[in-house]
Amino acid sequence: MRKTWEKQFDYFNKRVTPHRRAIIEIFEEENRHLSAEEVYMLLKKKEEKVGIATVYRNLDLLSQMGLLHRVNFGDGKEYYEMTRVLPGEHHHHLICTKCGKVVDYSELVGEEHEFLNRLEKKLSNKYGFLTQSHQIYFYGLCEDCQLICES
Amino acid sequence: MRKTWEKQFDYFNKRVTPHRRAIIEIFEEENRHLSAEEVYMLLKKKEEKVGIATVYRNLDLLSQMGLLHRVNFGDGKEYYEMTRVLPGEHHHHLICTKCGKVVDYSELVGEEHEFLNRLEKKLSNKYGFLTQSHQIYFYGLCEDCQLICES
DNA sequence: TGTGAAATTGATAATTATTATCAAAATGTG
DNA sequence: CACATTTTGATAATAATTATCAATTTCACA
Repeated sequence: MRKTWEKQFDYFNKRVTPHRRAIIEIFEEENRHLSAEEVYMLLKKKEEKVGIATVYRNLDLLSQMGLLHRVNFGDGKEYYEMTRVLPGEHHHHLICTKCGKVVDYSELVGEEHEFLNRLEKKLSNKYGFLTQSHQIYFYGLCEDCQLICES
Repeated sequence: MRKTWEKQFDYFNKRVTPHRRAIIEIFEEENRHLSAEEVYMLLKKKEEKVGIATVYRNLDLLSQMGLLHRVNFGDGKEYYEMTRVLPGEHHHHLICTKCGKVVDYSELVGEEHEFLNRLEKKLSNKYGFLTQSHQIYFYGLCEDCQLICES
């Protein structure tokens, strides 16, 4: 019962350790973006005795291997989330500039892909840049903060 | 000869100081994203005696006032760049995942606006989120790093 | 199935970017 | 031009992340 992601470890000449398994499991279960500290806490809750340095090291490794995406919401921490290969599961982020809340969205996926493919082709032609992934961040006001501003 | 951005200071009840003037000048002259440390160095080069804390405070203030945009390329620092009101001057970033180089681009702007306006409307309907700005980051390999990978 | 070279880990020190503190200096309104 | 308020500088404090290195674990191969 080899997991589908294990071949990535072979490819990168990395070893499959219980900690690495557990970290991937956390992301599969939580299905949301997590900071290093949050991953560390969730591992502890699972009785997985692990050092914080190992968490940082492995989040970095998993990002380099393409299993995780690193995202940043401007609050001083880095966050990580599962890379989804299915186009329907790819998502982006709405960040409230007032309260800092982050909402995931995955709307307009077909249209988005079409648009981004065209854009990527142009970027490749003009800048010789080979695109592997992209992230879109929207900044604005969430529902709650709009109400507060009006009153 | 009041600068166009000075009315923003009135609106936010903030004072126009020589340091703040100088910081805005730096961004106008350099016309690229800069870290706090870089702004600090450039001010020093201009004989503008200023403390690093003041630089951080003012970069934050100018972002809140909408004169600067805060951007993040995943290297542990925050960067800032001029907010351009003309649609033709709006740009995004290509980040090389190998060498960390960042390339600005401002392609396909008309098409992009059309696409993003539609998207923003949908996000407003579904999540009640009011969009103020957006950023698109492309991750991949720059021209140089593609050559290195092949060899 | 056991062995050993190489990779991984844990504890913690070090580093780096950013924020807080607070007295002194500067701003601009009346 | 005086004064209430804001801004600044020097530096201490904080927070996230990375480096170090000896001990432990993994896995290819015998």
